[in-house]
Amino acid sequence: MSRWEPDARGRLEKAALELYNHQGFDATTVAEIATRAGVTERTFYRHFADKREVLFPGDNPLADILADASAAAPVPLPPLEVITRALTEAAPVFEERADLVRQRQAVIAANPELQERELAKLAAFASTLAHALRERGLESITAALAAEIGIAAFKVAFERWVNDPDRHSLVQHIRETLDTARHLIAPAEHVAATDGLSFTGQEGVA
Amino acid sequence: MSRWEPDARGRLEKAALELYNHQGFDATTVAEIATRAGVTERTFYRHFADKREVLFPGDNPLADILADASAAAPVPLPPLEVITRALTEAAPVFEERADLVRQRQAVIAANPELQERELAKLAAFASTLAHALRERGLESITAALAAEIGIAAFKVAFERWVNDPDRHSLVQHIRETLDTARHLIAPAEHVAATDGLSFTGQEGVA
DNA sequence: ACCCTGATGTCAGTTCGTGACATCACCTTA
DNA sequence: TAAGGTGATGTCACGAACTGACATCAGGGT
Repeated sequence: MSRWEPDARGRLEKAALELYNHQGFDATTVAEIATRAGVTERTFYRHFADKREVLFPGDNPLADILADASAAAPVPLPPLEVITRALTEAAPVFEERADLVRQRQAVIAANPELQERELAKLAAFASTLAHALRERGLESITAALAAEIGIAAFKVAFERWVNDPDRHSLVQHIRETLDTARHLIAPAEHVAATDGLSFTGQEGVA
Repeated sequence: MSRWEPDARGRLEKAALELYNHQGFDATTVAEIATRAGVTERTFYRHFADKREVLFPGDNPLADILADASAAAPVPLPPLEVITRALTEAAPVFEERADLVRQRQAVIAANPELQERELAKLAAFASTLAHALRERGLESITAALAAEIGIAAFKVAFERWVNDPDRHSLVQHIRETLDTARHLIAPAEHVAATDGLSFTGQEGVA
């Protein structure tokens, strides 16, 4: 027989989510979480770097999925299409655990510190994407920009999906959001050219 | 005669930047900062919410500039052009204090906690921009997306500017980055349509 | 002269997060 | 099967981040 119950990490994640949900992130101490999970506070910190990290699973395969999908996309595909595919392949990770994800988002939405951490995670994904695009031969700055724009679109799509009363799929929201992005940028050339208040002299496309 | 030296806040900002720079953010305690500024630790917390916030000035006029510029832009201008103008008007805030800004970026670059906080500030700007675009009558999701893309572009442009050995202007970097963004997104329609590995059946524009 | 206000100081306390060392079921290996 | 190594956990001590409550006192108004 084991000296301890197995899966301390899983128990900690569950306990934390429950407590954060029930009494709020601030009002929950790490000691409480640990006790509820049947371990000591010190053990919590052996599994998670800090009180926030417990909401952001470490076994998250997202980065790998994004990187692999980007690497696997056909060569002639333009950057934004590569990203579209990467995000589309990553979407199931969320859709398969929709309930859990929405519960977690509710906690995050209620706390600025957690929102900060989430932004950091998204920035890390952008970094991963940028790296993958560079591997495809894309120039460094173009890669970084494409990745940032892709993640920006994902943020909007994800937020729509989480709060969508009609429960449309995340993939659909991603597709629609990226289409919106295309419409946003496309008309810029000729409209800018007719702008009488030009102040840089170069609003048009180079 | 005053009971205390004036501008405790300014002294705290200066002391913090110097110490963070010299010995690192982690190795600096709030007590040290306070002592160097000639006040007590408690006073530090009366001026700044936490140890990180001291690097992100509260009198930052950026949000107002972005909002005002967005509101003032001519009505027929498409969203991304509005954002281009807003960012262009905000640029001098950085350019006028280039040395200070670069010094602060060096500190931030060396510490993940500070990077998190910076991302949060940028997200707040995106929020401000989105609100301003909605005020212009833009549909909510389009506004949010345009704002996120604008801030994404700003992030890339700002990073280029901070590290630019040629010291080109931030405005120029912003313009170039947004042009890159246009090229990135524009060609998507017809290329996607020729993609033989279509897997959603809807990669083209709706 | 009196009182009010606002910025600061003082102090006690909670919680976060970390280093150092102890324990002990389980596994390996001879 | 006995010896020893390993890894996950517990125990303890502590510094540093924040917070609430109350005290102080120059300056400004009445």
